[in-house]
Amino acid sequence: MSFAFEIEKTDPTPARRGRLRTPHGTIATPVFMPVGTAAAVKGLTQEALEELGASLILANTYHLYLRPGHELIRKLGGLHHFMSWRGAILTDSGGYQVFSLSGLRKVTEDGVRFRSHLDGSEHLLTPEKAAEVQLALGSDIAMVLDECIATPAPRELAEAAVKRTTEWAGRARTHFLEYGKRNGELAQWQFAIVQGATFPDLRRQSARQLLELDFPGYAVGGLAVGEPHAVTCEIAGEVTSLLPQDRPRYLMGVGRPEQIADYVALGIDMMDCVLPTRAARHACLYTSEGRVLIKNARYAQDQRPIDAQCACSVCRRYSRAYLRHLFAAGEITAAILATHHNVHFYLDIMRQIREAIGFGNLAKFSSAMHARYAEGPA
RNA sequence: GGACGGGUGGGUGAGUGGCUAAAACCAGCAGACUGUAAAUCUGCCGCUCCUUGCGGGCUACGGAGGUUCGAAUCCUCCCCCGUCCA
Repeated sequence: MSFAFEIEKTDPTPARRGRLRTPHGTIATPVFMPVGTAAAVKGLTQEALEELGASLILANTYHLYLRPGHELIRKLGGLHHFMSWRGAILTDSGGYQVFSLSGLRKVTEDGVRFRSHLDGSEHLLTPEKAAEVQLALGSDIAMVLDECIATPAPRELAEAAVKRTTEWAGRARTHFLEYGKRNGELAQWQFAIVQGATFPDLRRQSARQLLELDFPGYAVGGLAVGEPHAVTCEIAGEVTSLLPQDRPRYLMGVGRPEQIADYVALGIDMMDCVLPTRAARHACLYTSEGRVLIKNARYAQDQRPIDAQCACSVCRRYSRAYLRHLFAAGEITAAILATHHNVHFYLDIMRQIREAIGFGNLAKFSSAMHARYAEGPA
């Protein structure tokens, strides 16, 4: 078995430090996954990701199915080979696009009918299809197709999304296992996704139903989509308390730098978020002192590095003044350097969190981050 | 010397009698961004006053006069700039 999840150390909080073994390397958890939707982490080459120490990245079923097409990627040796990424890959199912492309899709019992955001063509993404696409891509971890809804949501809508997500998870699980076994040993893991909006009882119901299907890992979806951070924590904690200790838990799509330790303290092992990469492209840099909006005039003559505490190659070499200039000039290098720094910052937060687990320092780390980010930039 | 064309807010540049403090874009200033339709989007961008309101006052479309209830827009003269002819 090339997959395994082992817990190395626990904490006074529900936090755990562990290892996730995959055919593409062993991942130290808790782990942050940079988002590379279309088989590219915007602004970073695979060499840069290696330098940064990324062990697991996220790619997207919906986007790669539309372009360049999963069959093409299969033909070219799978996603790892196609994009020349030696580390592990988790593929999202397209469930988030049910939410983000709400104007371009229709959810039915069968699946989701999308109108392509690229050319307007129509596509039906079913739980089975999403599983097949991910098997073709050959990611290490595949996600089931789920129905992600915006919060706050009316209860009836949340109930329907839970029901649908459970049904789809069952279909996806069966199809994934049968389809996978046909090609010899299954070289991928598949995770289920708990839904239920901000209703604790629906979340519990969703978790229980999915646990019966016996997935190797479980995700908490549909959070950080509009509700306050305290609610996100409350719901995520509610769900993790029901999940098996020995399986990885993945909180999807989070979070801000100062929130990450909070999620870890709830027992979360995996997270992904576009924030470090997107904010970087938009000139928002994360530092140990808080956010730096590098386009601000105040940095025009600032010769200091982005973050004096940061060991990344950008902070060792370039000044705030130069970064600001690159953004003002619209140079593509601005996005590249900023992304490099932000991703380093996120991965470094996770390194510090892994260190803190077991020493009882997690809460201290978390409150320090909240304090710095409340105060604003240096 | 002559003939045309043109001078608009930091820039480019719409506007050819009232709905114009004056389009749009750029620059500038500030903000947002959480399983990426995002190198995107939003707000402000003449000065000033206050009871901050789809509020008041002032200044403004090269300059000076004029026509008109009303002018960036029409008329006269002047000053600049461009092209062409001598």
